[in-house]
Amino acid sequence: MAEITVPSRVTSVDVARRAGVSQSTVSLVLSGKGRGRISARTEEAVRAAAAELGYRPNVAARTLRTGVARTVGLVVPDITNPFFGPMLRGAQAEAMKAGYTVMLVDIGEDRTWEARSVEALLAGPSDGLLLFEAGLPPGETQPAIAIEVLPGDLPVVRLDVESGFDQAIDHLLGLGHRRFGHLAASFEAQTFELRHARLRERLEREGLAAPVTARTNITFADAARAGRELLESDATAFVCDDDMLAGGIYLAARERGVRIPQDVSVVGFDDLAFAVVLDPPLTTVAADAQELGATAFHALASALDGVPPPADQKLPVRLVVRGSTAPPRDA
Amino acid sequence: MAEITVPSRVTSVDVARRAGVSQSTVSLVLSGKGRGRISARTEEAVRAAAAELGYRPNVAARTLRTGVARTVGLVVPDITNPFFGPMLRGAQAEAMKAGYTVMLVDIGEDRTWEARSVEALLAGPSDGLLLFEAGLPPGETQPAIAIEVLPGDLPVVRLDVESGFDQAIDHLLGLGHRRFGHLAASFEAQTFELRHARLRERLEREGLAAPVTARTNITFADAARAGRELLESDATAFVCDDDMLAGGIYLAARERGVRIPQDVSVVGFDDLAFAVVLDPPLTTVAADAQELGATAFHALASALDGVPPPADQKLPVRLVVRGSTAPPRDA
DNA sequence: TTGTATGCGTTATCAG
DNA sequence: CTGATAACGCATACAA
Repeated sequence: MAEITVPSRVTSVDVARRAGVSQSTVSLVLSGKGRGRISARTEEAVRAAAAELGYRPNVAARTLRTGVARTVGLVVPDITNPFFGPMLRGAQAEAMKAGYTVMLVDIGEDRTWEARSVEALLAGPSDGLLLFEAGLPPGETQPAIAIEVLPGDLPVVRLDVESGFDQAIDHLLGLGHRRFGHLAASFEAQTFELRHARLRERLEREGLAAPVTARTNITFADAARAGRELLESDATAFVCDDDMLAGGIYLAARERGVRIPQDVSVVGFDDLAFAVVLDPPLTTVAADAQELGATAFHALASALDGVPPPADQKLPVRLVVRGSTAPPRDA
Repeated sequence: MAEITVPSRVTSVDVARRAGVSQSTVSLVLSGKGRGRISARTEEAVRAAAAELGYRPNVAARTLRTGVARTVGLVVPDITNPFFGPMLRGAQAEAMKAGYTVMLVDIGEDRTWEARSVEALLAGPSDGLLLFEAGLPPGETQPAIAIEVLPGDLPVVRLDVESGFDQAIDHLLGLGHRRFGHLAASFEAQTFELRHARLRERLEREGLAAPVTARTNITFADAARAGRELLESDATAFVCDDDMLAGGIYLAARERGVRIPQDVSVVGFDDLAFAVVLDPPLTTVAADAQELGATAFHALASALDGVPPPADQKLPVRLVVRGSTAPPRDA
């Protein structure tokens, strides 16, 4: 068994010794709870000693003692999707301000709660969870916020996808499109079901045919495959659950010589960074991932403080019209 | 002070009571260290009790006791860059196999953050650090692996950017290009300096003019600005430090009616997912981010086990020729 | 104003 | 084969 040389850490006892006070005094001073109880001289001595020794409190000990880790877990289905980078940043920025640390867990394609990574989180390093497109495993009782799911047991923070889809459909309808396609995520998630339902209903209300639909994983290659299918239909307008899916249509269209937006229009969702560099630039429903992360963190922090967060927070979303939409050829 | 209802956790004492054994026996069984010392009957009873109670060891207590957190920190400069998603996944996947958890910290643009978030990590929740394009703060003595930097104090894992640039330059030279441009990252990092040096030297050796160079942040908008500059030169071949920068050239080229690859050729770096959906698809130096993350984790794990990892690991990289490169017009 | 004592849940050493 | 028991480093009730 190899012996690791652990950088022998400085403890509060060392600081106490150095400052010539007791360990509890050190704790009092450094936690700020000595306000007015500790003499200025002592306080000064303690701080000096701590600084000289390079003291840093042991998180494990503090957590054990207080039962609070000041860490929240952020669970995402696929960190590979560029949506999550900004989302993490939003959550992390707010968390840091509040003295929290965010632990990102990517459960990958493997959506089962058995995923060991989540087990690890549940084991206790985190005070609460931010769950993207997921709920808490049955029986779990941790404070948690669900992101991008329909209201349920947990407080929810989500994008106003209904409005987003409405805006997209209105735009396309306004342009004169009558035959729609939906490039949907095959991923089982409420937000995607919601989007599909919204589109169907809306089309029905307009007296139009149901959308041709293809489902696919959220990767360019798979989306291109699905896009080829869709392009065989006579639909002229395609709504996509995600910008990456829209990218798939671009790929399929290029292959088949179908021109965007002259021959078909396409609308994405999320406004991922690469949307602008597509040719033509993608018309898409812009979602503020950073804001989503920040809001979710705040909800959790609030719950952790004993203040019940709003049960259902909807973040606005807005259609950004760029170059991938135009009137249909036959209009 | 709001009182939080902590989901009263099941401890090993509860399990012991339930199984009718002592707490230490529970620990022995569950840690697997009772191999052959604990009777099968007792072991069974303990496991049953633990399962029924839904026992999960308290990580803070274990960490405090053992001094080992089984967590490593991964520090990246900008999680918003799609390179890091796969890298995190690679590190996390390997970490999980080894019973570790990865804590991702995005230091973002903000320099002051660097101190703060890294502080949080240094405070102890992690056993070691994976540092992308960064070194350890002076005076720090944690086990750490540096990623994408030149060999120095820390063990290093990096992409073979020299070879990558060579491949790109060879390809362009072979196509007949003689006037080069370099769209470089303004971010101060050794890997970027190395790339620039490599290009200069190589061009010099070929008796060609030094590359026109523009430096920019790694965002499409900024890169487009820099791209406009570059397109005013008479260079016909552009090498970029990152695919996102290449995207900036696409944007600038589209604006000015410059055609890729007929008028100018461009080569990216990384092979980010969106490279294939660009029009034309981007010729780029493919780096395996996932592998990079995995390798870095292994190096750290090795260090943590007391066996010194290789001082300098270079991961191969290979040029993927797609549609953005062609002979120059004047060839 | 400061010090003493205690316990958080584990692991690990040692007796029995 | 199993059970006491002692830390790990910190925060805090209480004593001085």
